[in-house]
Amino acid sequence: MSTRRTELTRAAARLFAEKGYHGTSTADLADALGVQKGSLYSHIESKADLLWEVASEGSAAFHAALDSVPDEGPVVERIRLALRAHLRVVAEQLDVATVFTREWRYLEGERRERFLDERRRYEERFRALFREGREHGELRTDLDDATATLLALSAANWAYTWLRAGVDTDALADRFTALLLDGMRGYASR
Amino acid sequence: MSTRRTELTRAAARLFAEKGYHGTSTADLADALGVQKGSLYSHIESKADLLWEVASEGSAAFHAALDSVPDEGPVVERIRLALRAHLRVVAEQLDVATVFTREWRYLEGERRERFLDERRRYEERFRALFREGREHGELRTDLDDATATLLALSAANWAYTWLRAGVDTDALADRFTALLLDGMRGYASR
DNA sequence: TCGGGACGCTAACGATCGTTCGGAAGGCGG
DNA sequence: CCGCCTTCCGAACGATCGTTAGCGTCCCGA
Repeated sequence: MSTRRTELTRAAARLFAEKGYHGTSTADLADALGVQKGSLYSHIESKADLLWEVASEGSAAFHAALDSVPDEGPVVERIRLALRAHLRVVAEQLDVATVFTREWRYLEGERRERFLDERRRYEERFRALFREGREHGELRTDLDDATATLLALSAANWAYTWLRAGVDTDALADRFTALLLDGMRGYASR
Repeated sequence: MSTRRTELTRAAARLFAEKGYHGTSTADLADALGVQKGSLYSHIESKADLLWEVASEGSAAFHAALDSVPDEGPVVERIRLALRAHLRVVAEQLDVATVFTREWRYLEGERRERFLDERRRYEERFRALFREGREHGELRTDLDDATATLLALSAANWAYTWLRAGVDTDALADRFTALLLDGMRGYASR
């Protein structure tokens, strides 16, 4: 993809994250490139293309990050790595992560469905970790893994609102993991 | 406040939650009332007024819910009640909660600042619970209460994306609390 | 040296945006 | 019955929306 086209996508990610998809006009996008708004259409067919592209980039980045987590080994460790992977993507590609998490819903038609498939698949990959942990006895056998997944994904999905570049996301993910595993009470109950 | 004016606010909450603030036109709002868009201006001075009103309603609802949590007693119990209170507001006033959590950022000027003050104060009230729990020894003394607060607030703030009316939010909040307190491993570590 | 593709310009399109205005119903208290 | 208040209408405002069109300009490979 040509340089100019890439610049446009980057500007779109930044502006969509900052002002929202509907809050960003083609004039805003053109200004970011120092160009007239009509000139954008040498590169795209519509503004919606840019949203689709950035959202897809987010899907790809999060799935790729999860791919780096091994299929084998202690589940507890893999959960830690999955959280690390997710938070790293959020911090390093904050704009893309924001569009992936918040602005995707302005996708329309078949693209919206395709995006939702990817998003559901991503959450399913998380859920599988917690289920496996319960089934293999690494996590408590009476664990409500649906709730546990929800809690972990909430932390992951909310991160774009407060995470900023430069934070040590590995340490952060490890703190989340420690809390999720052992709780705040710190000793066994019931 | 007159009936008609209240209807308008309710329609605004619903549409802003469904299509976003910038994705909702004054024509959409007028349609919801079965009226011409010019007629809206018998009730409001601008579309931004409606956003401010719904966002403020959210602030009031969440703060009021927290007010029902006692100042005394076991912190662990109060955390449970605080989560219950929050999730109840989300489920019972999903539109308002959505605007409070996602659409507020399109507020402008002094209103934006005032909203942010309320939002920060709300989070601070949560944070105080976890800090107190650590200081009083109800939670482990080496607890990272900033991270613990972040985890709890993530669960609370993300809820609007998946919670639907009719769910037993008390039971849900209790499951979250149990997980936060004792973790998924279910026995003491270190 | 020529041809073509990449890129941007100016100008304009119809549609829709949020908002304003003057006037007209209808109900209700005096 | 009068006069006010609330509510809405119909029409229009200027601004901005996303998009299209035709036409230059530049560079690069043939």
